[in-house]
Parts: sequence; structure tokens; C-alpha cells
Amino acid sequence: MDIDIIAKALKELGHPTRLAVFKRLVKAGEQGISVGTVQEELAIPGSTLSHHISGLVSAGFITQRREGRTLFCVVEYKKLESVLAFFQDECCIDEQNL
Amino acid sequence: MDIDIIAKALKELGHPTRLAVFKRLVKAGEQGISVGTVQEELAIPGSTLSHHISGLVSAGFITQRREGRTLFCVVEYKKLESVLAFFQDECCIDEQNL
DNA sequence: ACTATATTTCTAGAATTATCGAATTGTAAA
DNA sequence: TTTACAATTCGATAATTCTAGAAATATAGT
Repeated sequence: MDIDIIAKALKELGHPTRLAVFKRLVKAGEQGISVGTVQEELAIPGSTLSHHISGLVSAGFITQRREGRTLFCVVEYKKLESVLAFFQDECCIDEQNL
Repeated sequence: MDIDIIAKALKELGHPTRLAVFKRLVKAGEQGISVGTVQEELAIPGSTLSHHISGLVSAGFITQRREGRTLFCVVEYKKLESVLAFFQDECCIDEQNL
């Protein structure tokens, strides 16, 4: 509901690399995917990827689960839903605007 | 469909001032609202506002119509819809993910 | 303890973005 | 043709973000 929170969320998705990561996490589903796998698949240096992931975590789009030395990233659908709800509630995306 | 286009769109909405402008334009509906009115209501210096509006225009969220010396900004719902469609198509936001 | 793997943090430079006053442009009225 | 108004562009500065190598941390196996 808070516009600053929504803006922060949109900002974090608003970068090609981060959006690609997000999309990959969605594909991975609820069991998640390791940072290393994302790194391989998207061919991004680890430090750069880590930076982007921390942005997505800070916005609430990702939660993480450790298994041994591997960190799994899991998408938080609730966060995306809250963003979509903002557009429906605050930006009246419905019949009369089409 | 192009992820870079979507990222650009999200980035432009991902700033508190621009998101507030966008929200105000949605409220204004299809007849639009003048730059000056937005400036008054949101209390932003003209040059700063102009900068943000040009970002929203460049992303395709706003079209403009001149009436005398007044420029009206009109929201482009189609653009927002294309972003929402991306989440539905590419990010599978539907039953199995809830 | 030592080694290897997974990931993050540190660091620093380059690039981009944000802000806003001043100057400029476009349009209209006097 | 001068004046006024609406909005943008210019210019300069501050702040943030992006990128990625190097160093550090965390965990696990030997």
C-alpha cells in the first residue's frame, strides 16, 4: 500500500539482470534454485549476481534457504501479488480504463 | 515481450516521484492533466518534474497533447497492460503458484 | 588442521541518475 | 512587439548504482 515500498519493488525488478534472475526463480518454483546455478545459466560474475540478489531480497522478492554450502533462492509470490494489487487498487486497472 | 523493454518500464515506475505522477495521471483519466497541475499538486520543481515525465514518456507510459501553452499528460494503459501481461505470461502468476 | 566449494563482502572506478536554479523555447494575450 | 505564462533544456553538483576482481566468510569433506 505504501507507495515507497511499491516503488522500491518496481525499481528492483527494473533492471535487466535482476528481472532475468526473478524470471528464472519463478521457473524454478517453490523448491528454489541455487545461486551458483543462476550464475552459470545467466553467465554473470558471482559478485555482480550477489549484489543483484541482495537487491531482490531487500525488496522482499526472494527468500533464501541454506543447504550445506549451497544457498537456494525462492521467489516470494506474495510480494509480486502485492505489487499487482497496487495497480488494481490504486491505479484502477479495470473495465472503465480499457 | 522483450525483457529489456519490460525492465525499462519497471525502472521508470520504480521511483517514488514518478510512481506518484503515474498514479495521478491514472486518476486524471483519459482527458489527462496538465504538467503545471501535477507540479502544483505534488509540489515538485518544474525542471525536476519535467525530467521525470520525460522518463515516463520514454518508457511509453505517457502521451502528451498540447492545448495552447498547456501540455496535457495522458496515461497509456496499454503500456501498463503489457507489463502485467509479462508477469502473467513469463512469470506464470496463476493458480499453481498460489 | 588442511583443502575445496559456495557465496558474500570489500573496494574502487565507471556510468547513470537525481536535483534544481537559470536560461531558453513555444504559445498566446495585451 | 512586448509581456506573460507553460514547460523544457542546460549546466553543474551530489548521490546512487553497476560492475567485477580480490579478499573474506561459511560449510563440508579428508
